[in-house]
Amino acid sequence: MRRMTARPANAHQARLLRLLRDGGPNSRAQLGDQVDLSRSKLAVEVDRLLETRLVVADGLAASRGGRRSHNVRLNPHLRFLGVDIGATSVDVAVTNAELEILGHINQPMDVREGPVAVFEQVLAMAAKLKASGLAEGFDGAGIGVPGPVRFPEGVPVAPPIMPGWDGFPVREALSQELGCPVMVDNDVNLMAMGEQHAGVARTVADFLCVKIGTGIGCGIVVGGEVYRGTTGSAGDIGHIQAVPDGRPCACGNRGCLEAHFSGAALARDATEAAQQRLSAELASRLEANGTLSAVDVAAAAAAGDATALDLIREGGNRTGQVIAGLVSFFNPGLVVIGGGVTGLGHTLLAAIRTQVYRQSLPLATGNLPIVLGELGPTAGVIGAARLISDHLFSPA
Amino acid sequence: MRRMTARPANAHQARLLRLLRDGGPNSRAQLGDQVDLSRSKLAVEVDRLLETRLVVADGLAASRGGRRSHNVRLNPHLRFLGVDIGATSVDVAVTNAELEILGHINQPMDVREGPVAVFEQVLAMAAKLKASGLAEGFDGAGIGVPGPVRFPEGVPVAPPIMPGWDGFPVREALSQELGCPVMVDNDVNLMAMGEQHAGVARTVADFLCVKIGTGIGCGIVVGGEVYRGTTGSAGDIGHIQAVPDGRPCACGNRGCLEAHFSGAALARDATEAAQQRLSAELASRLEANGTLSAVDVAAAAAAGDATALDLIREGGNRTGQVIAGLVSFFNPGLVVIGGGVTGLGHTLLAAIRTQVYRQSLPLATGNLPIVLGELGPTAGVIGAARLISDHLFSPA
DNA sequence: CTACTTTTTCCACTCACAGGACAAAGGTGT
DNA sequence: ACACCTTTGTCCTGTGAGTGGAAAAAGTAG
Repeated sequence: MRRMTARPANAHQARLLRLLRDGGPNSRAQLGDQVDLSRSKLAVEVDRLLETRLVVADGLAASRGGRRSHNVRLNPHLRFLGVDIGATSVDVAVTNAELEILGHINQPMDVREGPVAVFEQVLAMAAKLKASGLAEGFDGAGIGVPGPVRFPEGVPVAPPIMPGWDGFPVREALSQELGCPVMVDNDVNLMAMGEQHAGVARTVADFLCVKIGTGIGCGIVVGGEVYRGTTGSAGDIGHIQAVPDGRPCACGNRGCLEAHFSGAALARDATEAAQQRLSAELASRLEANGTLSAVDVAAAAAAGDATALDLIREGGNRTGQVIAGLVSFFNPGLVVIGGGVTGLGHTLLAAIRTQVYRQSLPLATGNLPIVLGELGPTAGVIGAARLISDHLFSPA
Repeated sequence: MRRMTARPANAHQARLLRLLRDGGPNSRAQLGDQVDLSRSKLAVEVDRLLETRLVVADGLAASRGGRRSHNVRLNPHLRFLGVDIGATSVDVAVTNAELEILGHINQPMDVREGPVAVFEQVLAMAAKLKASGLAEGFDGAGIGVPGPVRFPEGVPVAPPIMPGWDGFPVREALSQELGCPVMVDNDVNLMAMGEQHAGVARTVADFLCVKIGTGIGCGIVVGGEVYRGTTGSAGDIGHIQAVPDGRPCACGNRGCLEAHFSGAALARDATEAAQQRLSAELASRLEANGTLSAVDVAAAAAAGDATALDLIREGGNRTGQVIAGLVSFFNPGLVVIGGGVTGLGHTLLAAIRTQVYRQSLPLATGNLPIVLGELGPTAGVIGAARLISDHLFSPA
């Protein structure tokens, strides 16, 4: 099949496409209930969308008491590629136009090998998904990278953990390779968009999405839109000082949140504890694998290991302190915790909640849910698909 | 004169009114250069505005080489009332529709006397301005209060320093008394709007405005619009923990920024230092007045008093630490420092800058100006006038 | 005074859209 | 099976917003 290249011709069409994306197949009448257009106007626009083949007929709709209506839906052959590049692994997924995941691959990887090597791997993964019959090509792709991005151009800027990526034209290069439109954003922002689209944040306009993985970042959503800041580095909370004169951090300062709690810090602390024989559980795991990661700490904690639990609680407290400050400042309607360390589960969440509810003022915390992300590792790729679909489903 | 009650009939008219507000008298042709409307359409809308008397003719425009054009301007009889209620004083000002201050009164006051007493005083001040011939009535009023506000209703909610104001229908009551539309907001947000309209933030879309007065708050502007948070308490940074296990704060926690640095904290620390004879300068001032305030500390510092300078520097460091975190999180294009303690001037600013530039990442601080507000005590009332004019100059 | 600019007014034309009339297609009750 | 109601889809005309060209009006420059 030749790929779709059509785009909505006006704001009405864009609106309809998004409704079909978020609400699945719909009859013209149902669409009419949502858009405040006259029936005639609506019919014209739907017909034009059918002509472009972005939208296709989809059988009869359920009866609402009178003449039955014919459903329309987004073309089921449309395919989006969602790519979530982490520090140590990549997720690549294929979705349909309704952003349902049709196939998903995760592979270990090292961003530090540079953009060329990484994208070679990503393209191979995409090819594998194609080969398995899920897609014949892609109509758009969203890419998440673990660092700040100059959003309009789709170019990473001065990413601390990705030497070699600074200024690399990710958007242009991938658009060339894939032969489709591409949008690039920070991985944390994509996670926020994912949870907003299909996760816990569906109904909230203003929220924070804290991702604790190898590093720590925070997606900021204002009025339903991701806020990226003046230079695209908004949400970079990993280097906020959490402990005065604390641990030295790679950034040159001391006491950064990331230096005290993150996937990397947790692995280091756990290894230390194991070597000092503070925890039999961790020590035996260290011997077995040669190294420890956040997963081991989670397992040890689940087995009731006191040292592991302490590590999690301590980290949660630090994180909670920082989040408490952000809550006072930003007054969000929801805080989502996600990323690799969500495996630490309720222990972590409880520690964070305790700090936030204790330190922030009642008016800000009164009705503030603090919850774990619902989508786990798929949040990023769903967010990526959402990013490109928002772009494509907007007036040209 | 009867007050204007007309409102713009559509978005074009609203746009034109704001252009005339921000740019002063303009010819039709100049307006046409700014709005992307056909000449005919523009002429129609301007004529309708002239009919409503919101806009009036204003002589010939400067020649641009051909036929000279007739200027139009906002009706010079329009009057807005700007009220900025602080913890210990009120500012009341009258502006024209271009938000130029025509008269301004400041009086000491105590918010804790409750809304009825305070508004009695405010109305008396407004009457005084009227009596001096500056206004025959008001076409709108903006009110700033030192606490969180449920913005759509114009009602303070759970304001810590304003017992007795919780739930008081400020907007409705004043609208009744003044006989004109009223909008209510947090005083810090108004300061931000003031600096945005006529001060240092004229060209910046995303910025923070930190007000250090009796308490500490922060106005947040996102994409040119004030962000108020889910419950209207966004920017409430006074109770972010600045010092672990620090001074006890009125809010029940310890180490809040406000407990360590604010007008109140500074006065207390200065008094302590004077009593302990650490500073001759402060001691003599304490003897002379019986009490010390931020103004005394500023004067002592200006005279070279080491203790006063230390107090300022220490406070600036604490504030700078908190701001550094906010800068990492929010990635603003500008940070404005304002409020009562701006009298502390460059010593304070230097301390804040040092902390922010040291603690935040280069990408966020690279091109980040941190400056004192330009408008001083008029920022609040200008912001108040701006608030109500934004409301009135929007489609009905 | 002439040539050129700029501004303003006038007018015909396009276009988006609303909303009513009507037809089509289904349910519901007798 | 039939009449009647409801919902849905289509057609068509009216309306108001807005565009853009032509020409008049009112200047400036030489």
